[in-house]
Amino acid sequence: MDYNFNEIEPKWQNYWREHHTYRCLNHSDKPHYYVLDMFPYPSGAGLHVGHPLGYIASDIFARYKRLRGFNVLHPMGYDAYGLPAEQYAIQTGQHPAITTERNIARYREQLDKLGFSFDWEREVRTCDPDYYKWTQWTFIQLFNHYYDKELDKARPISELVKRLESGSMPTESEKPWADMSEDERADYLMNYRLAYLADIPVNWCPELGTVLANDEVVNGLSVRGGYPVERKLMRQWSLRISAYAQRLVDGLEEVDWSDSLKEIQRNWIGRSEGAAVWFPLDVKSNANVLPGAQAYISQCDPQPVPSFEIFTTRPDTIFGVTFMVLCPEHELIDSITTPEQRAEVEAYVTWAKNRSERERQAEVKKVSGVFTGAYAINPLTEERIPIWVSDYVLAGYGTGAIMAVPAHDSRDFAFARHFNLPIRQVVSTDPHQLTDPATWTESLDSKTGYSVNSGFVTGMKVKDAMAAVIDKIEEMGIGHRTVNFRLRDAIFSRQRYWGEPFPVYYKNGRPCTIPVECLPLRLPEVSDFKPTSTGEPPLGHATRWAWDEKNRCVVENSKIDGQTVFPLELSTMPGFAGSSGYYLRYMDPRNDQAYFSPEAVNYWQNVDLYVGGAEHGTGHLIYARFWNKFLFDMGLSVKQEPFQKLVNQGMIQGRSSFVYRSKEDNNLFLSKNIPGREDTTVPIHVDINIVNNDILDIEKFRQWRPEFADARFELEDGKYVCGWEIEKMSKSMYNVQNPDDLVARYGADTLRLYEMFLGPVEQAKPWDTNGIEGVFRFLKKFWKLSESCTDSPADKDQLKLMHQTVKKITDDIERFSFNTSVSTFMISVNDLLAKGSVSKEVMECLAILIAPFAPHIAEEVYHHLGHGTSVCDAQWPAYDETMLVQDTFTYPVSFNGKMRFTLDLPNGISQQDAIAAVKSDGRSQRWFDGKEPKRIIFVPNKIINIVV
RNA sequence: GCGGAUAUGGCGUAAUUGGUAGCCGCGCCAGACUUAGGAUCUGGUUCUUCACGGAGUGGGGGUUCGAGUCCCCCUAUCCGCACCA
Repeated sequence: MDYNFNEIEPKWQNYWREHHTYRCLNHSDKPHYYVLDMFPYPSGAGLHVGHPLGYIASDIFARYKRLRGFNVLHPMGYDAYGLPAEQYAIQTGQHPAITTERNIARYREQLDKLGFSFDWEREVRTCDPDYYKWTQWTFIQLFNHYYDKELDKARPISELVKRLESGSMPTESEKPWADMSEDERADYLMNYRLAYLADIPVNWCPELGTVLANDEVVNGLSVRGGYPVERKLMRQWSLRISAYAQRLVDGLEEVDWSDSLKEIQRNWIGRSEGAAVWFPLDVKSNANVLPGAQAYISQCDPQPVPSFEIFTTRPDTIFGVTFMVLCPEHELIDSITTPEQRAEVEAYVTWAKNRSERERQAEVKKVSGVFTGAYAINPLTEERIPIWVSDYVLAGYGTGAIMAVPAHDSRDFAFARHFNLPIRQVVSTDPHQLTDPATWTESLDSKTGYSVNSGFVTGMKVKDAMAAVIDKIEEMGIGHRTVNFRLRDAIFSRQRYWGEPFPVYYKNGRPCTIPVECLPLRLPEVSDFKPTSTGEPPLGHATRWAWDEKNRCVVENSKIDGQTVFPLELSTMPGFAGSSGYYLRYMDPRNDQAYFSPEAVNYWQNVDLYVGGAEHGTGHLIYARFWNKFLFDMGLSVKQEPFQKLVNQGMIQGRSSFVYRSKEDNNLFLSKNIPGREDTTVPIHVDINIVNNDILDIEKFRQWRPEFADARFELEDGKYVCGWEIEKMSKSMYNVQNPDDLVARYGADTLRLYEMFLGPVEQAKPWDTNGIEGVFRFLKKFWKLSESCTDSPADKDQLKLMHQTVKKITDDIERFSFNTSVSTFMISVNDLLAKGSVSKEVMECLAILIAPFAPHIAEEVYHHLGHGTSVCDAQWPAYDETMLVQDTFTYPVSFNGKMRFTLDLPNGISQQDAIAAVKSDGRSQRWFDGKEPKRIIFVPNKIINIVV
């Protein structure tokens, strides 16, 4: 009988469904293992071959772990909130819930065809009220907690209030807690809450009508849609993720992730050590502006002399400071600018503030700035230093003010050159050979070398000078060691419809959270998905969108009276809200009393293996780690890190095919290798589905589009050969490979094996179906082998091969090297086929080994061997080490490192015997020539080398 | 600019981690069986050479009896960050 995958695959998929084969329980005597895929956003385009790559890899591992006797949690769900469904709704009026539902159904159908071992009873959807109830719940917890820096963990905000009330903790502002009004206290606490409302500069995207997080903006354009993004001051919800910056860096030490991804996260968090230093203003020249400056200074640090704070990672270069720079947003500018400079400064500040993010980033190389007319004093040299304003200093980092050392910082160098400011060298790799900085073409930024012209640190190594300067400024009381992070708080509001509503209402303008017992706060129906005419987010269209505090329910917003009925928040949460804790919800997805039960989380702990794309390195993977750490602080999650091991599957690129149309004759197409083709034709993208092994199906091409109906061809060897190129997978290039077509043609098992055979899972690679036939052929051979099964016991050769295969496959899976596993299967099956027949016991072993990779055929073969149960319940075969040992080993024998001949020697032979055997071999005489060898190297089971 | 990764036949890749480079598959060549083949099977296939032989893992140097693998310097490609002081 032929290998009929069309019959086998649906049959076993039904079997699994009916028998709940993949149902997973939260209790078992077996050890537990949690394998997770990054859940997909169900887009309208359906799955392409890139999606399943990671799913297949994780499915192989999940199935393998199960066969190894683990209780495996392997769930799947949908990240169902998001912009595309909403954009589609705006264009068509179709409710996002309907399109999302439809897309999910399509995804599910496609996923089912691939034979995954997901426990669908645990499915979650972020847009499901039973799910987003807990997203909202977590938000309320974030709102009600602050970060205690001493204990280094989140604590209830009520604890903070208690400490403030008792006076055991003074407020950080000049006003004591007791003297504050209720509003002042609320504002004060808002500075501590982990979810807080603040006026912050945000990435505003007019086209999408929403703000975006930093990781959702690339080069000043939105990731979704590529629309321009502006900088704008808005009142927004944010998550105080920066409070966790240090722990997010430290946690990377504990996890088993690729070095490159860890590095991406470290760069994004951007920890840098340095010093905060207060530079006093030059009181004499600034006498007229002192009152304003004084007010600013009192906020920073009470200093006897008016001064302002800067941050530097190079305190050792403080002797080389020749000017200071403030960012255009700096609060001090207004009060220190001299009357002569005021007009110029104000013009510059206005210009800088109105510049779009895109312009600013595009013109990074252009130097701009303006002198304030004010001076600061270098606290170590007591020199008078001019204070400038420039947009190369960023408001969001450090204190928005820097000490400029043009000799040793390339940006300061460019600024100094542009405005003709002095440059003073204070670091040199060779202190005895100083050159005039005026002749330099670039600054010396390197941290290797010695301090020069630097007072008491002159002659020290840079590293020592850094420490010495910090010690000095700490001693003088004008600064201290400090750490700065690049990581900003995450903006959590989106002015969109299709997202989780905030469980927040506004009482006299002050935000209050709705009681947790009233969750979920359901997303209301709206008449229009666009912003309102007054510029409110789409929720402004909802008629039923006000909170009745007394009756604890949502009511018509016409009833807002400011007494018991209050307006609800109109923004919704961003995409990463729902995806930040879904892995925990899978542990206990139907629990309506809690996010997840303590029993469930204590059993599963955290995700053992997480598979997904590296593009989430600075988004989801940071937010989820933050979310988990917060829940850890609350005593809910039990591990600091959510994802123990992480594998990033490589991107699958498209492989576009081309036909070559003659420039003269629009109906004439030349095959790729026809001489002169390059100059006389233009390449045209052609649908990859009508090309096989780069050979064009001419008939299908003529039918493909009306304009090609009369196409004529110039062939080579009777075939039309297409050209190809690696491009992004995209509809417009006709290179999107849809897995359903391949499943229909070759079956899911072939597709699964082939996607793995393509190369290492982690590696990016072009999709190319040219080799799929080979894998299909292999499965047909595997099928044929199973039919040649006999009852006679396996001979020694077969047993040896079996044990070798078990060992190799086991090792390959453990190292996540699935491409080599497929090769191993091919070799074993070829060997066994060559022997003519195979014993039942060996065949059964092979069926179990291949079950993670090709589950359908494995089930069928296992069933044919007389088993009444699923191969999923089988036991992974063990291998016998003694069976792997060969009787003899073929040693390469080399003389002076040059391979000369091979010698079969018994295994476990001693060094003396081996050498004696080599010496007595006739071929050795040629090199020994009667002499004693200088040195003999014998490595058991490896090599014999003789130096003569 | 900073950080990370990668580089092996015509192509995708492999190499027990320092031990005969090129496993497995695609493609190609030859043959068998076929009315036929985009089916199946067998053999061959790094380059060069009629052959003996020689060369060979992006380039150059080094360590070693021995290097695709370790070290140093280049080059190219990909990815991440990018005025982060």
